[in-house]
Amino acid sequence: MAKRTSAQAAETREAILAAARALFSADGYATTSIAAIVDAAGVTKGALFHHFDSKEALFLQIWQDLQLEMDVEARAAAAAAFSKFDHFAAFLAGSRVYLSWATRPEYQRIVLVDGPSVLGSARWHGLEFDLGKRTLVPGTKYMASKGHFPKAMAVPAALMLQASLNAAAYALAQDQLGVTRDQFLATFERMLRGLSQISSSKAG
Amino acid sequence: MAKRTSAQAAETREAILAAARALFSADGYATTSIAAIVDAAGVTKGALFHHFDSKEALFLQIWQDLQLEMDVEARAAAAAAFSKFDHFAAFLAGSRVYLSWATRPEYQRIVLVDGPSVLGSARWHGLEFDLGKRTLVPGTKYMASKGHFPKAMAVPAALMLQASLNAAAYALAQDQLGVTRDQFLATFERMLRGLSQISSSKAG
DNA sequence: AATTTTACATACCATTGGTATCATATCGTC
DNA sequence: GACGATATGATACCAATGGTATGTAAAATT
Repeated sequence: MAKRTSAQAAETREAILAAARALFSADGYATTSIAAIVDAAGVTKGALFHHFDSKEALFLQIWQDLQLEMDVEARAAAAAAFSKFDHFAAFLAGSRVYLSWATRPEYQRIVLVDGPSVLGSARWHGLEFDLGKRTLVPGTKYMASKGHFPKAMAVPAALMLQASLNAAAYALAQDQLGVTRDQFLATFERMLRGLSQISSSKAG
Repeated sequence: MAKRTSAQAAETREAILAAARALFSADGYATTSIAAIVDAAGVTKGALFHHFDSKEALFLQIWQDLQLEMDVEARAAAAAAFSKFDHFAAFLAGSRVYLSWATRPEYQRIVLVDGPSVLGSARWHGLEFDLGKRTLVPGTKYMASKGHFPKAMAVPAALMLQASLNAAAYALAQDQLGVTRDQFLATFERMLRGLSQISSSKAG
């Protein structure tokens, strides 16, 4: 039990993160106790509070990890689609990846459901919008610059589209509406194209 | 201190609801203790747990009260607008009222932020969609029946539009984006009309 | 080699939501 | 109008929780 090297400290830290991530995802933040986390990770409370200032700080770290993983994948998909110089295709490709992430129980529970209440609504929306600013807003800004809609709508449109995907993800995860993923995506695309006043071009 | 009539019991109940509502709104569910509630209400824990099964049940009651109050007002606005037999106007009028409610700190914190995490995501979205089913979905179904968009999009469209309004409300409440209410409403209307493939008619 | 810092372990604490119990006033029934 | 049942609510208590205080030994730094 004499693990004291910095490498093994990192290992401890990772064990805590993995255990907490699984428990937060399965049971939610509020009903997951510190004791349950350290038990699952095979460490003690001392170790946890050494690596993280508080339960909330631990949650925030996991939240950011998840966002980063999703962001990397969404960017890659959008970049691949943009290789054909089609901004709509890139936008939709990124959105599709985001929707698939937002449907995963882990991402949904931690990032979307518990996030706002644990981190505070203001902080959560700040972080969410920072994400949108790097992903969706460039797309809407480009469309606006091409005259598809007024520039003043670039930011609100991105925000509302992002929220639409989140809502679709909730509904899909629960599957209590009888609406399929393809139907949501079709509606989303129609909203986007309708917003842009472009009669249906060749959709991806 | 000898209040024991059923009328005064109702008074006690209302005092608890009012105190809890104010505290949940100001501090959030998690950080508001039962002790703080009963102190503010001028009653004891015995009274609170007599009238409500649990802290969560108390929260749920307040949640439903707020939804009901909002629903009444939104319906009235939509009905008034529909007197001119304009479904779009009715839809937009109801949406405007909803947006104004969703911007209030009390509604936003209790219904939108803490709701999903306290009541559980599944329950919350179930209740939210029940609301949408009585308000937004009839509107989108009507539009679909008129051929504005495929019928299969009526439900997903309503869901996504509702989520768009929620997101707009968050952003407006925080005011950290520089987007005005009118800009959000204009974008929302454009999304709705774009979805419906109707080139801008005379908007309200 | 001396000292400081890192990395944990253990014992403890105040607060929390919730329960058990008790007291008393009101209400229906006769 | 007596009386048991019930509604109302006050008090004492409990287990669990997040977090802290403190201790300790290994590693890093000087």
